Amino acid sequence: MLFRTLADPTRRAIFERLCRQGEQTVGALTSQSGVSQPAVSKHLGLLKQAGLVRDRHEGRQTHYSAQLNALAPLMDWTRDMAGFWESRFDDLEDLLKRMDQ
Amino acid sequence: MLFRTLADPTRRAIFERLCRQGEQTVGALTSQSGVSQPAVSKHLGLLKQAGLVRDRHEGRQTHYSAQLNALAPLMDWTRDMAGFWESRFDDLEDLLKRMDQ
DNA sequence: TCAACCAATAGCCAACGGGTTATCGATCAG
DNA sequence: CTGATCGATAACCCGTTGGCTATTGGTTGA
Repeated sequence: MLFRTLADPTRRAIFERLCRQGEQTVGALTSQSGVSQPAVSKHLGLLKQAGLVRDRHEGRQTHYSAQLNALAPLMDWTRDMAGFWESRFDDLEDLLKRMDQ
Repeated sequence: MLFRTLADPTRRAIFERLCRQGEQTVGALTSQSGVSQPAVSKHLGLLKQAGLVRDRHEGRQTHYSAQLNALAPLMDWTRDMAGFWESRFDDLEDLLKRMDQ
């Protein structure tokens, strides 16, 4: 879900903006996104569904903010992949050691 | 590019398999992918284009292996996002300190 | 109360992406 | 040399997706 959600450039830009500049209204995000307000709302909906953002209603405007801990699975996955790679390297070392005997 | 490339489940599974089990031929990858060989070849092409895999030709078969350092930008991006978040937190702390005086 | 405003939803469309089958080029075995 | 095998490419199909405009539901201010 995370990869898919972050794959779209427009949507990722919105998320990055929320990370860099904190809580923003839909209007503020729209004004710098280059796409229409409904498009932004749709992106925010997907980001929310992925747990990447949180929304807070205040009167007639909605404030969105990045939910950083949602990135944890991403870090875990990357670390896992690196880990697999290294353990395979260890296997190779073991193999070479055994061959050396 | 990385997010987009890793967004598709089939393609990501192929990459994960290469990370876990090291170098594999197209045939071996195909047999466990659930899709046709041309589909696998297409995925491998995209993974290669993203720098995530390397190919090595040996006779009539092609061996693919994960190119782990290609994940660095991903880790960087994640770290950056977390960093922005923390520095905003620092800003808030500064603000509170200044307000406290 | 009513007009204006903000954000979400509905409905539509064009483009893209991932899948397939068919085929081709190259390599190996007999 | 010839037939079989491996993987890449071509051509096509269809579902998904990201964009738009129009509209609706709430909320505010006059």
